[in-house]
Amino acid sequence: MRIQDLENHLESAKNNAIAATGVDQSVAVEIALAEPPDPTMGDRGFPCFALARHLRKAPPLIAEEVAEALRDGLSEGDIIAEISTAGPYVNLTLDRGRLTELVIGQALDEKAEFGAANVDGSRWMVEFSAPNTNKPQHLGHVRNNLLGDSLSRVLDFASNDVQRVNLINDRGIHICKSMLAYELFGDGETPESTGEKGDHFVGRYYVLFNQKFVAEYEDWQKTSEADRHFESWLNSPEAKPLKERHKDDKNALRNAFFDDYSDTYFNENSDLGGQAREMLRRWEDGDDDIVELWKRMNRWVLDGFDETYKRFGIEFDKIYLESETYEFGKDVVQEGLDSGLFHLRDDGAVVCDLEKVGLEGEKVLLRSDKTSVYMTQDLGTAITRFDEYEPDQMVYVVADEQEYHFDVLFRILAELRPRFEGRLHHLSYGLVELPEGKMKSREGTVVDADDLLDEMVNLAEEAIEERYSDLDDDDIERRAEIIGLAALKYYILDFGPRTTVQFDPERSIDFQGRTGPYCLYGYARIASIGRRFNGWPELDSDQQASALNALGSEREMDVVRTLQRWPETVIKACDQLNPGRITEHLFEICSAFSSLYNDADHRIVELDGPRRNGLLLLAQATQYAIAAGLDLLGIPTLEEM
RNA sequence: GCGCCCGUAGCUCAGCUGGAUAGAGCGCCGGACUUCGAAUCCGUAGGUCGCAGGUUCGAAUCCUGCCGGGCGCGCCA
Repeated sequence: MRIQDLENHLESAKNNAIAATGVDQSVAVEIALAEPPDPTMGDRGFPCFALARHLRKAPPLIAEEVAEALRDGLSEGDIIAEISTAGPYVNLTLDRGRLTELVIGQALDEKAEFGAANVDGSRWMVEFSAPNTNKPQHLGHVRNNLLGDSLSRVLDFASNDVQRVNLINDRGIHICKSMLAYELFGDGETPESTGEKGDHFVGRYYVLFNQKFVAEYEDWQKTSEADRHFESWLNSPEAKPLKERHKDDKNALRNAFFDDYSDTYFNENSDLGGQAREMLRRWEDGDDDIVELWKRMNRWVLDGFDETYKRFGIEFDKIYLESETYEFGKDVVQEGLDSGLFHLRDDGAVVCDLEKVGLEGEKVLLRSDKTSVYMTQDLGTAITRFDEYEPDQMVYVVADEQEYHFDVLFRILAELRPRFEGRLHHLSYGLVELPEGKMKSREGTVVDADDLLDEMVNLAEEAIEERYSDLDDDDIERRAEIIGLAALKYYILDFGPRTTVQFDPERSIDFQGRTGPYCLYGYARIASIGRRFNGWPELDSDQQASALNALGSEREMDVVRTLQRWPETVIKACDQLNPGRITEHLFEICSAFSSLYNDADHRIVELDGPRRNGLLLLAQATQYAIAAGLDLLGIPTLEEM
């Protein structure tokens, strides 16, 4: 019997007992078996309120009746040892020895695979990360990367076939900005010559472009040409709302106008903007020099990304480059045009009337000059991916500001390819904010991914040196890297995806309490127990049974029950696409064992015989579960902290 | 204006297919290291679950309205 079989057994025992009172099975299955508030009340329980309507009796009376039917249904030696009622609730208590044998036996059997589902899985594709190649990755990407990576691990653990894909945005006007700045001001320097990491090197030029552009824009605002634009806007109806708000304060209006006009200036008046757009045109025409420069700079960035991904322990099965996929969608748009789902607008743009997909308004799918937009590309890549891989489920890990985009995308895809319906998911997550508010590149408050990890590792290093003074530098460095990474990953993943993360580097990142290092510590301390007793006991099945049957204290059962729930948690994390379920349960496992470990009555050194062996096996099983949980978060284990 | 999300302890967050006394970490206060690793453990205090209605035997959870915050509604991505 496995844990899942036990849960099924309890479920059908409940359903049969309820059915025995004459109520329909469909009512019975609606009543969930939950855990009573206090474990002394039982292992599982359920309320009988819902039966009152059918039986026209008071719930406590029904509970008695159901409990009786439950008792009658038990076979000789059933793992359900006791059935009790508490008012309208029926509670089941399991035989401690048999439960322990079952749960711990399974953990020892499955080792670091403990909790993995072994059903025939489906095919999943998870797209995450999706960085631009004009600047290094920041805290926002970190959350995306960690969510995508952990989710992929969880899905894989639940025996699905998972393809992790990245879609790198390596083309477009923003890429040309850093290219142009490099061409104008780079003076031939390279990441090698300056000793910078490639993505940071290129990012510096992206920032430089924006600085130069802002300076140019500010100069231009002083010209008479700018005045003319401002005056003509001021006299247009568009200015009316702002005029009212600013009470005709001309300075305020001027600032408001030029704040808003920035994009138009870039496209219509700016010298730098013109050069960047010219560069994009030449890139699209395949101009040798531009393509060469683009390749060089992209290589620098991608090499930098590789380093970052590697340090974070993140890998992809397939990397799509937008430069190769951005025109994919054009045929799809033509197909939709032919089928009448889309239509040609007067100005030459191809649009989809969103009322056809249950929304309002319309969406441009191909510009009037027949170039593609974001939506065009996403239509194309989605269909390409299904044709190539035919995933049963496709998840896009993308920030919540794009919810509408994906809503539209999925609806259009469902029209174009009805078989996709219900298979597309947007794992939408909230932004990461600093205590002082949003990260703003203009104000230099963007938290860089590499810097952040460095900082975490440094803090870990200090913590290690404080505690273990006689370690050599290599050891400190090795441990600090893992501990720092664990702190960061656990911290970020412990938020539910939709929550806006408050990231306080000063206070929030802690190595104590519910944290990655706490879980690592739990693992390492068990490893230490293993060393103390020269390895885990090697017992035949009779000896193992008697060792496990020697357990049964409340503290021991706390650990057993926490492990019992672990496989279900994995399924839940899967269903909800939420690694936070894993961080939560992992902490519960570590915490339950830590309590036992610190308890005077559970000191293994002071015990002997089957009870000592039982505790050692419990420790060993717990260690497997912790290892499994940490791995699902992408955190490697340490035998010593 | 319309749409989506959020509002739970001093702080940061879980819980939201309705079910038993609303949880955790941090912080506060008080305890436990000659004894398996104290990055640990034990205990105390701390909540009108934004507000007001409604549905229900039962609401933090579902519905409606309001208040407060975030995001979206581009031939940007």
